[in-house]
Amino acid sequence: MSPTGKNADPTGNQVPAATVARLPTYLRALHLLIERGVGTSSSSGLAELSGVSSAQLRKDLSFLGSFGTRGVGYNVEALAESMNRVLGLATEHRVMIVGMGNLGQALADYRGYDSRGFKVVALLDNNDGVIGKDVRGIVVEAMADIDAVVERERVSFAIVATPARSAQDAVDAIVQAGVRGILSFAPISLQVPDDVDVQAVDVGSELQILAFHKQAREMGMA
Amino acid sequence: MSPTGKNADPTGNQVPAATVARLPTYLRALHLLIERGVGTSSSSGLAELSGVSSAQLRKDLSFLGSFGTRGVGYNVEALAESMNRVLGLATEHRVMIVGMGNLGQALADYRGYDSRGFKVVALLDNNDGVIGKDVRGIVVEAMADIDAVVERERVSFAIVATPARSAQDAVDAIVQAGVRGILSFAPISLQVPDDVDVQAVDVGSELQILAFHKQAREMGMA
DNA sequence: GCGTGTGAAGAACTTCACAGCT
DNA sequence: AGCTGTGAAGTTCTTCACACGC
Repeated sequence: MSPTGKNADPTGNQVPAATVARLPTYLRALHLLIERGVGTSSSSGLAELSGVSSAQLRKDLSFLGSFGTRGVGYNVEALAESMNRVLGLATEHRVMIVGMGNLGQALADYRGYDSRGFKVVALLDNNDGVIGKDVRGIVVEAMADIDAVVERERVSFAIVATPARSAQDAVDAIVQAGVRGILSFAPISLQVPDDVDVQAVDVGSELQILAFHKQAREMGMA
Repeated sequence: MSPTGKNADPTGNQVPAATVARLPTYLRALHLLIERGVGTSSSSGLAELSGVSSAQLRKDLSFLGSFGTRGVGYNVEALAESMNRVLGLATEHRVMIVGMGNLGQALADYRGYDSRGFKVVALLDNNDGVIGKDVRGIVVEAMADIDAVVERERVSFAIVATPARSAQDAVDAIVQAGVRGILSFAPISLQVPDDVDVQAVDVGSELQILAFHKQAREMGMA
């Protein structure tokens, strides 16, 4: 999960991968509380909003530091800010989307990047029918120019939204261009060097997991 | 992860959640091998394609039954078929997409459902500007009609692609209509009854995990 | 008194290593 | 001889339960 096998937090300690995966959820819950004007929350309140146990939440936070006040709870804003720092969101991260089909365009249109620390700075495709097109103020460029684009825009992360058959080639080019974090929506297992970090999302796989659970439910009843 | 906390396989045993999450990956690898005309594969060959260790793959398969031949390996087609059965993909599952914004339309356009056992049979939205529109041969219907749609189309699963603010309402309606498996793309934690199964995908959260790893990498080097 | 922070216990998952079948 | 299937060992993750500080 981690490229190095080590997840160092700002104090140099190790953070379990399972904990890292939950941090964004906690941050979402905190933003919700801020919106609602809640100033303080207990671990159980925050945990319920996040869908985990209060013990789990406290243990997770303990890997990052000590943020609460005994007998009181957590200062919502202060915790959100600490968590931002831990997640490395203090500075904006620059994202490139590769593959401008339906999904790529939908991802380019997504409104949620800014509020969560990301900015889409480049769009790439290898299809002449799309290259040059303007999508939400960004002109789609050619895959062939990827090295120049990554350098010019100082891209940190790439989102892969190509068809399955071209995804591995796209990833090879992305890695070659120096990007070390990839979010892939392509329904294949990608091969990357050890120092590159891949998060994969596959709609078909998620549905198949639902199908398994449904079947388990139905058999459990028989 | 599982609604009941128990994952019964066809023989009545328990399958760990972590194993269930990997089964779709194995199935993808098997389809790749079938395409390539490979008839037999060892656990290590299949594992490499799937990005896991051979011991992991053998252990995972052992929860489902005994599919290989010692000294030889696995018959690719037979294993794919067994896995289809285990995952409950023998019959086609009927899917409804709720929320026809950019993402919903991109998901409706996605070509990968059929080959993986799913069929999109209904599209819903609560915006008059979209209701009645034809998307790939399916007319978008009103959220208000959800109960009738679920019954008429015998919907098994719902994909939620609404904005965050309306996602919980959409999920409540989906559950009320009798659907027990939900794949959500909304960036919020959803509250559902215990017997409803939710798989959640959040682009922002995935990017934040990448950001954490990047930060850990950079601090680890200092 | 109250809720956090945390060692310790327990559960789940992964890896090891080899017996057993072909 | 070779590769699967699997108990056992090892690791990671979760839950428990209580000491600690407000």
